[in-house]
Amino acid sequence: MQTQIATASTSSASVKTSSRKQRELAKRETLILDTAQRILHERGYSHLTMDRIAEATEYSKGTIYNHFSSKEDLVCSLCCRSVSTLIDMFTRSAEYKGSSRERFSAIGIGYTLYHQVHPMTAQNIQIIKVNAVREKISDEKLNEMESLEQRITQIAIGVVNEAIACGDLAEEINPMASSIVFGVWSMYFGALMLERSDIPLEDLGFSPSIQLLWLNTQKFLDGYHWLPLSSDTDNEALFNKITSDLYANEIEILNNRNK
Amino acid sequence: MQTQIATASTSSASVKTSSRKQRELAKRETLILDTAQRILHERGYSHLTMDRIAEATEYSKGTIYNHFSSKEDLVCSLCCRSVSTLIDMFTRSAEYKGSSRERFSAIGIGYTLYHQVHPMTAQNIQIIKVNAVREKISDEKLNEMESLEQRITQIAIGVVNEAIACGDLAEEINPMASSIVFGVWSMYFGALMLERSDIPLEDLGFSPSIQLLWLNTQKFLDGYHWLPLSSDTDNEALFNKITSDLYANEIEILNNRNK
DNA sequence: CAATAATATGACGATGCGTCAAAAAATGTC
DNA sequence: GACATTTTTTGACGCATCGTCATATTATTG
Repeated sequence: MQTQIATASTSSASVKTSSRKQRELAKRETLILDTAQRILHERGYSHLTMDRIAEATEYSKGTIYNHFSSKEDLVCSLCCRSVSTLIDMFTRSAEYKGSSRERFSAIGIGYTLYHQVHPMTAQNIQIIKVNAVREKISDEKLNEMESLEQRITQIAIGVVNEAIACGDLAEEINPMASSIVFGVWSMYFGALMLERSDIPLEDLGFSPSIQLLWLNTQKFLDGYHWLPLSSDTDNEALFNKITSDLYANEIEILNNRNK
Repeated sequence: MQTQIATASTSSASVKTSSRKQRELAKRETLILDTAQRILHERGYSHLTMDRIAEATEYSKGTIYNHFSSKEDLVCSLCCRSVSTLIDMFTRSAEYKGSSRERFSAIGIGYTLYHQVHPMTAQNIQIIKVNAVREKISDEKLNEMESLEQRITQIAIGVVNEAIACGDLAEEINPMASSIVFGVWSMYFGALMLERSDIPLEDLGFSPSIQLLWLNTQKFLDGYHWLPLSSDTDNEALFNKITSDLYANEIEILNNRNK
C-alpha cells in the first residue's frame, strides 16, 4: 500500500501522536530540501538526482517520493521556500519609513539583492517556469506557488495603491497598480533571467545589473510621474540609504564574498 | 570513424562535389530542424526525442548526431533560426519612417508580435537560457547565438544613438543607449517568460501583456524624456499605425487564429 | 573494378526516473 | 506480551532516453 504524506493532518487519531508524527515528517522534509539545496550548490542542477538525495539523506528513494511526487516537485518546493523568504523581505520593505516611492524602490532593491545573495534561487525559479518542467510538478505544489506569488504581488500592489491614496501618484489608467507592478516585475525578472545563464551580458555592452536596474526603475517611475521624481532626488544617496537601512545583512554577505 | 559535418568546407576536394555535398547537408539539416519544430509543435518539448526525430526524418540517430552534438544543441539551432528572423524584423522596424521614438517602439511591438505568432520560440529560448541545458550545447552553437544576440542588440542600440544624435534624447548618463536597451529588453523578456509557462497571470490581476507592454514602454521612454513624450501623442493611434504599417501579416495571422 | 575513404546505421551501455511487491515498523486488540 | 492489522520504508525493477561506436553501406579515387 502506498502512502501519501499530507501536510495538513486529516486523520482523527490522537492529537498527540499525530502532531509528533507531523513534526517528524516536517523535519524530514526540511532535511530533504536542505540536502537537495546543498547538492544543487555543490554540484549543480544536472547532478541533482533522486538517488543522490536518497543516499545523502540516508533515506530510501521511495521515502523521498513519499514527500515529493517528482524531482521537479521538490525543486518547486525549494522555490516556495525562497518566495516565502522574499515575502518577509518585501513586507519589511513595504513598511519602510520613507515615501511611497522609496518604499516601492526598496522592494526592488531587496529583490535584486536577494537574488545576488542566493543565485541558486533564480536558477530554480527559472527552471520551474519552463513548461516541460511544470508538467511534472504536482497541482498542489503549483497552487502553493501561485498563492505565494499572489501574496508577493499584492505587497507591491499595496504600496502603489498607498501612493495613489496619498497623492504621490495619479491614477490615470484603470488598473494602474497592476500595470506598474507588472512593469517592474517583468523588468526585474527579465534582468534576472538574462543575467542568470552565465550569458556574457558584458560582452553585449551591459554593465552590472543592480545599478542598471536601479536607474531604469527610477526612469520608469518617473514616466508614471510617481512623486518625488528622480530629478528632485539624490538617487545615489537614496540607494545607499535604503540599502544600509534595510539590507545591511545582504550587503555584508556580498562584501565578504567578494573578498 | 566518426565524422564531423563542418558548415564551412575545409577540404581541398573538387569545388563542384564539395558544394553539392554542402548543399545536400544543409538541406538535410533544414529537414531535421523543420521536423524537430513540427514535433515540438505537435507534441511538446518533453516528447521531443532524438529517436523520434530520427524516425520522422527517416535518418538514423547517428546521422542526426552528425549534425547536432545533442538535443539541446539542436534546440539552440532552432533558436538561432528564430533570432535571425527577428533580426530581419528589427532591421525593418529600425528603418521605419517615423520618429526615432516611433522606430524604437516599433521594434518592441515587433518583438511581442513575433512571439505571439511563434509561442514555441519563446519556449525554446527560455529553455536554452537554463544553465543545466546550456552545459550540453556546443561552444560553436553558443557562440553563434551570442553573435546573433549582439547583432540584434546593436540594432536597438543604433536607434537609441540616432535619437541622441538628432536631439530627441539627451545623453545624460554615460552608456545611455545600452541602459535603455537593457531596460526594455529585460522588460520584454521578463514579460515573455512570465507569460510563457501558462502561469495564470490573469489570476494575479494582470491584463493581456501586449497592451501592458506598450503602455509600460511608453512610460519608460517618457522617464528618459525621449521625445516626443507620450503625453503629446495619441498612443492608441500610434500603436495601430505601427502595426498596420509594419506588421499587417502578423496581425492577420493572429486574427485568423482567434477565429 | 578494386582499394580506400567517407558516411550512415542501429544495437548497446549508461543513467536516471518513478513504481510497487515485499520487508520492517508502528499501532491496536485482547 | 503476543498476535493481528495498519502504516511506512525499502530497494530491485522496468522503462525511457541519451549518446557512442563497431560494423555496414556508399562514395571517391586510382
